[in-house]
Amino acid sequence: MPLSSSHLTVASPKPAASCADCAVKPLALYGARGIDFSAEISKVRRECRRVAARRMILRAGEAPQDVYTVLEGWAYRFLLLPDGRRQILGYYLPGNIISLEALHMARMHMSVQALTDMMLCVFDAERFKAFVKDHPAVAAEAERACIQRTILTDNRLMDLGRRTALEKVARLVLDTYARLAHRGRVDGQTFSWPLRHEHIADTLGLTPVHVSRTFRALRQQGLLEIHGQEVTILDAAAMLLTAGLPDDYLSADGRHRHLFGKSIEPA
Amino acid sequence: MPLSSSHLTVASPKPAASCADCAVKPLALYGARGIDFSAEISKVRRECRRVAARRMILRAGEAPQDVYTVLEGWAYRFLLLPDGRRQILGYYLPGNIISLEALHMARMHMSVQALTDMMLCVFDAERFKAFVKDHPAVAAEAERACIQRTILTDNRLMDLGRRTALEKVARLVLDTYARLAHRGRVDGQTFSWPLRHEHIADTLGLTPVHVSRTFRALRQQGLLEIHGQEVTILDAAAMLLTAGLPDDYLSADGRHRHLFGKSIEPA
DNA sequence: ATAGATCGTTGATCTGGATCAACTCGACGT
DNA sequence: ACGTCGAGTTGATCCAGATCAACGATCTAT
Repeated sequence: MPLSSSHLTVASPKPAASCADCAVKPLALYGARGIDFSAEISKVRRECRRVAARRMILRAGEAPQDVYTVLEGWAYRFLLLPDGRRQILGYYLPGNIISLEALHMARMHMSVQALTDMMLCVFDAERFKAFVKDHPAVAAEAERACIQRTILTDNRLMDLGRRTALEKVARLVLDTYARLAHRGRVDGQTFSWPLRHEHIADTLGLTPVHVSRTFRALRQQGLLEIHGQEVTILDAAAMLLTAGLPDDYLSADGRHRHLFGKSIEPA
Repeated sequence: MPLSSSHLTVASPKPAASCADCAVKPLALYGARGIDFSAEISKVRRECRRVAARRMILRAGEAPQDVYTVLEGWAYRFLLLPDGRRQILGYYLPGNIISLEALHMARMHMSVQALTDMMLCVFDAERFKAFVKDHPAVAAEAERACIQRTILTDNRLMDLGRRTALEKVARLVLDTYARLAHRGRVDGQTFSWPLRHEHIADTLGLTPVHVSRTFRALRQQGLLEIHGQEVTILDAAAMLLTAGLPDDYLSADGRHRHLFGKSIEPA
């Protein structure tokens, strides 16, 4: 079976006719947690844009013109040093908002690039800002999204500063699994994995060579399996142990409960 | 001269009678960027609390009861692993707000500890949340604060993932200098430095031993000088070069311009 | 003053992960 | 069918920073 026909990989989604039917609405700022401003946001929406893998979406230093919601595909945000060193800061999955910082910052401090082919819902930054300003519930969701991202980044700091290569890689795999599972995008223990070793290395402060060796260790111990662009977790318990994560991390809301607190309701 | 009498170290500030006279008001959420809700926030304020160095201010997993504004002294936020590994995520200086996440999260994902003796302005978390909810301009400031912290954390990720020990230490010194200078708390090139090597190590993913060696290198090359709890930058140009920072980083708003974009006005 | 603690320093040695280099395997285009 | 190019793998070697250990300096408590 060719990879492109797998339901785990990026297909060619038909954009919803209106935001009310949007597949990622429950994950977005304007449709999460019981609120629903899909009618209003429909008017702010500019277009539905297809972006090819490897295309730059935002460049550090530029003033962002647009705000995006990811409908399909993966992107990543990163910083670059003059000598070419790169640090990947995080990944955007369907439902995530790109360029939240446009709400307050005149210029981007980081760059964003498409990892896979993507489908983006595009909003005009100015009109999106006005929309958020007029809807305090949405503004609150934006701040919540910012704080949640902070929590993810704080955990990544712990990864980079104080964890071994094996722990880091195991955590990245499990964290990705949990994020995809939350979106209904895993098939049993198997899920899409479009990251090349270079991305993983630049995310975790390693080299591609060492990422290769680390995956070999996980494979040889029977913890996981990689075929093409898909990963299968063979021994979840051992993976969790290796990653130093709690037993319930992969359960329905285990990751959310673990990272963001016991309650997923507003504090 | 005993250290405790230096104007760079923590003295015994007299709390302002009202928030309108508060020394850090221009840095706080309710008094920044032209807005001034000092009259309203006065009613939310609970007390002015003295906290001794090393005291825990917030513990990971707990539900925060208070929100704080730092009036005086340093604190730091960190994550702990069961085996004792620690990652310091960042530092709070006068004017910074502690426990922003209380606005949206039921429980803290990190711990906060006083580094020096401190003076904190204490607000009841519930009443502070209500205050923010009633004042959209303050809510916008809160989100701005969250995004700015994200930018700092993103840069720290680059430090941990892709920079050498020498670069990391030089950057931490210069960044601290710039933050203190912004608060008028530097004396020429000299400023207060209450961090022990263990803190620096846990911030930058190093060991105390290697921090010691790295400072020796900076000292031997004549870039800086350390006496007791104070650091003096002797060769700012060489420090900036070592840190890979732009020439204007230490000028009035250079750091702010560099990190947060060309304009410090709302985007 | 004295005895512990706590921290920083320095040297010796070790190691996790980097670097360098060769090779394999597909995917693609022609 | 064939060459090419990008990506992963593997082995050999190297090195930045960790670890281990000894020693001093400062501070505190008694």
